[in-house]
Amino acid sequence: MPTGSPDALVRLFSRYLKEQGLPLTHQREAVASVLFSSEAHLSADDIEGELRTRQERIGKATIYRTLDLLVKSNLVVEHDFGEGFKRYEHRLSPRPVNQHLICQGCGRVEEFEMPEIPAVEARIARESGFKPHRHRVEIHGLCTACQADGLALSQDGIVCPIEVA
Amino acid sequence: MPTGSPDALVRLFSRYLKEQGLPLTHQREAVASVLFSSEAHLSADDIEGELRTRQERIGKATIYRTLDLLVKSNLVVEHDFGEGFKRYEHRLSPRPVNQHLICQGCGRVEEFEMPEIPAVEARIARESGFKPHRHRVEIHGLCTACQADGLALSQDGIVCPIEVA
DNA sequence: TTAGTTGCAAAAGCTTTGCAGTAAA
DNA sequence: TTTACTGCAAAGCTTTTGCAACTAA
Repeated sequence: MPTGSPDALVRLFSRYLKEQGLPLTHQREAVASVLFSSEAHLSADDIEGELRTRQERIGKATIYRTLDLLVKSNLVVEHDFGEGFKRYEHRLSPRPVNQHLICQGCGRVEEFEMPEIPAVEARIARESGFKPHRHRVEIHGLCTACQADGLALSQDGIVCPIEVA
Repeated sequence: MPTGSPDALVRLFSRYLKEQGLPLTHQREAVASVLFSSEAHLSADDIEGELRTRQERIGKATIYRTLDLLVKSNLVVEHDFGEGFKRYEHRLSPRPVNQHLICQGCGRVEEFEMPEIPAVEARIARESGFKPHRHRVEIHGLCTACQADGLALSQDGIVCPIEVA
C-alpha cells in the first residue's frame, strides 16, 4: 500500500509551522514523525509509548500541544470513538477518514468506503433543511481475526423490554 | 407525535428492577421519569438541572448509578458525540437511535432515517468478512434555525496542505 | 536577542468509588 | 431485619493551563 513517505508529511508540517511563524522544535518533529510513520489510530498514550521506544522522553503536555498543531494543519485528524480518550490519524493516504469499522474484540480500527454518503447528505438537506458539513460513520462488530478466535457478541441486559410495552 | 406515556416506561423500569431483585427507590423513579418525559438527548448535568427544577435534590453519583441501570435495562441508550461527556435518550419512540443530525451551532440533536444502512452492512460483511453488530452515523452541520441566525461554518487551519504533497 | 517552547505540577471536567448513614421490602 | 441505596467527598482519567527555565532562528 504505497502511501508516500512519512518524511514528506514532516516537511509539510514544517512548512505549516513556518507559515504560521512558529519554530519547528525537536519535540514537534518527533511527535509528527511517530504519527506519520503509523497507519494506526493512535492515542496520546500510544504516542508517548512509541516515543519512549525511540528513546525520546517528551512530556504529555507537549504531545497534546503538538497534536493541536497537527490537527490545525489538517495533516492529522482527531477521532473520538467513545473510549474515553481521543485517537489521532495522519492523512497521508487518500483513504476515507470518517468511515470506520471498529472491532469490539480487539479494538482495531479500519476504514471502509461508503459511496452513498453524498446522496444521503443531499437528501437530508432537501428534506429537512439541515446543512451537512461533516459526517462520521462507525460500524462496530467483529473483525475476521476475532471471529476466528471464536468471539461472539450478544445483546446484554434483559431481552428487549420494549416489545412488551 | 404520540410516543406513549412516560409512566409506561417507568413501570417497565420498575419491573426490570424487580426482576433483578433491586429496589425501586424514589431517586431512581425521579431520574427515570426525567429521561422518559423528554424527547431530547440529555447529559447527566441536564438531568440534574431538570430534577432541581422539579424540587428534587439528587446527588450526581446516584444519577450516574441510575443511568447505568437504565442503560442495562435497554430502556435508555447512551451516546457519546465527542463533546467530552455523555448523553442519554429513552427508547419510548420507534425512531432510529443511532443516526443523528448534530447542529454545530446550538448543539441540538435530531434523528434521521437512513434506509441504506442494512445494504451497507451486508456489503461490508460480504467484501471484508467483518461482522457488523451495531452502527453509528452522525452528520454534523447547521440546523435551519442556526442558518437563519446567519451562522456559517468554514474549514479552519490552512487550505488543504494535502493537495501539494 | 527575543518570541515562543518545554516540562513539571497543578487544575479542570466528567465519571466512578469508598464509606457511614438511610431506606425499601 | 436485611439487603441494597444514597450522598458526600475523594479519587480516577484524559486533557488543559500556569509558570519558570530554555531554545530555535
